[in-house]
Amino acid sequence: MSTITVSRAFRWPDKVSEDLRKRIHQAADDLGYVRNRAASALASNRSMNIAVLVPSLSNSVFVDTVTGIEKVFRTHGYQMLMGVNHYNSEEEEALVRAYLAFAPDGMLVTGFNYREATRQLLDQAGIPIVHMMELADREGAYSVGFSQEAAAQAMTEHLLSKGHRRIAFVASQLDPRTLARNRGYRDTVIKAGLYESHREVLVPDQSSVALGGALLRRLLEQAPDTDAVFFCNDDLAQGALFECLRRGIQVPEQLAVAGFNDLPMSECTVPSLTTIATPRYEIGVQAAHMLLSLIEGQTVPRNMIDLGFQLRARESA
Amino acid sequence: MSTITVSRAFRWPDKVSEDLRKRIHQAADDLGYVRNRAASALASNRSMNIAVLVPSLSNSVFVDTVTGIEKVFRTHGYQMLMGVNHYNSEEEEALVRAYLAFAPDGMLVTGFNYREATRQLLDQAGIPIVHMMELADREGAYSVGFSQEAAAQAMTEHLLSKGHRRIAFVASQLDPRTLARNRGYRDTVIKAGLYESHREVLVPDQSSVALGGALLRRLLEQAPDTDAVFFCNDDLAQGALFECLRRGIQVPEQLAVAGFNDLPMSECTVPSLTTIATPRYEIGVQAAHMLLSLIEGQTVPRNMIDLGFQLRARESA
DNA sequence: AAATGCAATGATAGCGCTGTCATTATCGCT
DNA sequence: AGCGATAATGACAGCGCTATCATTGCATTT
Repeated sequence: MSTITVSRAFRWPDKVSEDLRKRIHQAADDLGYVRNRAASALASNRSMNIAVLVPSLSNSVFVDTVTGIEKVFRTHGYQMLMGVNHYNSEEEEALVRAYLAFAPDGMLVTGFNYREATRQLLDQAGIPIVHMMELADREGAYSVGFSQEAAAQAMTEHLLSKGHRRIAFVASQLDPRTLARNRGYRDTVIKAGLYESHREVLVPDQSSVALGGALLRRLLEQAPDTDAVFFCNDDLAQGALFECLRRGIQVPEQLAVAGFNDLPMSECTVPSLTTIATPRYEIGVQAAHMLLSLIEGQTVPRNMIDLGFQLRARESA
Repeated sequence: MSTITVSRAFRWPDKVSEDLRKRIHQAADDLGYVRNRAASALASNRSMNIAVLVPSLSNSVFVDTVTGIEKVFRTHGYQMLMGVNHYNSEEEEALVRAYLAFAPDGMLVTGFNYREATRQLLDQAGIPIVHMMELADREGAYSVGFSQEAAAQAMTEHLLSKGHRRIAFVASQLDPRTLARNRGYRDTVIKAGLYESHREVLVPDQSSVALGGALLRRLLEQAPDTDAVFFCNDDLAQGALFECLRRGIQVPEQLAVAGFNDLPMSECTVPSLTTIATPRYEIGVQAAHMLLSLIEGQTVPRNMIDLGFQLRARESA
């Protein structure tokens, strides 16, 4: 029983006779033997690692995406290495560098807004990269996501259709996806001839429920006659709902409130939150599948997959 | 310039003359060279990986813990491999097996309730293990956390001190920490001569805000005269607050509500939520430090670190 | 000038696997 | 019986690093 046979017994069980295979597994169990991935990676030139870069885990949106990714890769024997860049392109570059040392077979990154140097690192690595969340129909760029702008546009149009005319937009974090939502909002109100710059509140701070309340206060100071607010995410919107409760503002009669993402909680708030349901789990699943295909050298039917979004019209608007 | 010198230039920069070091780094940049961790791990017998096992990431408690862990290990050159076991000891064992193949230098696990077979695997691996969240003052077992029972007891006593006499306990998930909280509650109400079994609602379902509302409904059906509810976590409690809003139940006048964990949002709810603040981030940091010491072969002053908890008395109770 | 110590650099082997090619055993067919 | 095809197993080199020990160069001491 040579070492190579043991290796085969683990990697291609049906290439080894049943008798031998059993004995090998028995022995492995008795000895507590575990295959060493480092050695395996070195010899085979396939690390079976894939690196995943997300901006944050506090934001449960990315937790969902990562869950989808994990599910796919786990069943294919790949190990996911997850890095959090805190919405910071410098940290992102450090992560890419760190993960390249694992010789990943592919990489999944959030968005397209990395530095030029990061792009070069990724290029040099010569491994397939799939982008998540945003879309870009560029030659050689793979992406799975949905149009942030179209989603924001749909929500703004929904608010318009409900008769609101003084619609505000409130955002924090200001990452590229947030800014795309801002554009979707702005384009739509401009087209309707209703754009007023003092109804936009944009701050770079990290999103939180508490911040939602604070930003609503600020908005109502600078634009007290606002009749609807579109928040760039559900966390802020939920904070605003609480602030309304506190101040006795009737939602949606006095002020309509809308969010973005459809967090599980948004269905239970009082009033329930009108929002955009985003296919974040499915993005993870599809991006992982696309990456798998690329790793195996297959060509993929489309290099861009738009998974769309859904407007959830609830009580708050 | 031999290969070993290049290796040294990266690992022990001051063992190489400045001139040579600069040339090496320059060349590495030009060529896009990245050290291969697999080879490094194989040769040095130190993977610089540490495995971290948590039950869930949807629960932001563990996201905080992982953030603390990451922060420590990142600055020490270790890579964190994170696995999610979904509160399932079978999955946990699979994860341990999978991560052992990375030859981690140490492991951080949540709680003590793993299977016997898992324990054997960990033993055989011969690497230091630090347990998080719960405490156990056993020989050779390392843990960083706080007493779940004491915390639940403190909350129950708080509710008693506020004059409540018909105090209910509602929990889902039923992992060992939840059950410990249940014991803390039960012991305290028994001691006060106020235990009534129909005021306990325990379900195995995954926690969520929506479930909190549903469980409150169930509780009020089977024990309508309840005057205070202690939920095993803030998610459930928040759902209950919404349910109260919906049904016009005055909190805390008609019904006091308490949670556990002090999620960021709990400060902003209406009314704000009385809860237990848990040192989850700090648990991550301290557990990581303890593991680092053990990996470096140092002895640690205490094999159990109790980081305590804080009662946050707010409006809801 | 010789001896000593230390810093800087190099040569070599081997970590635990797997790619590749070689060998042996087994079976069905003419 | 002889042949070829296929399945099962093995030998061996080498993946990219680092542990270890050896060597060189140079400053300091006697």
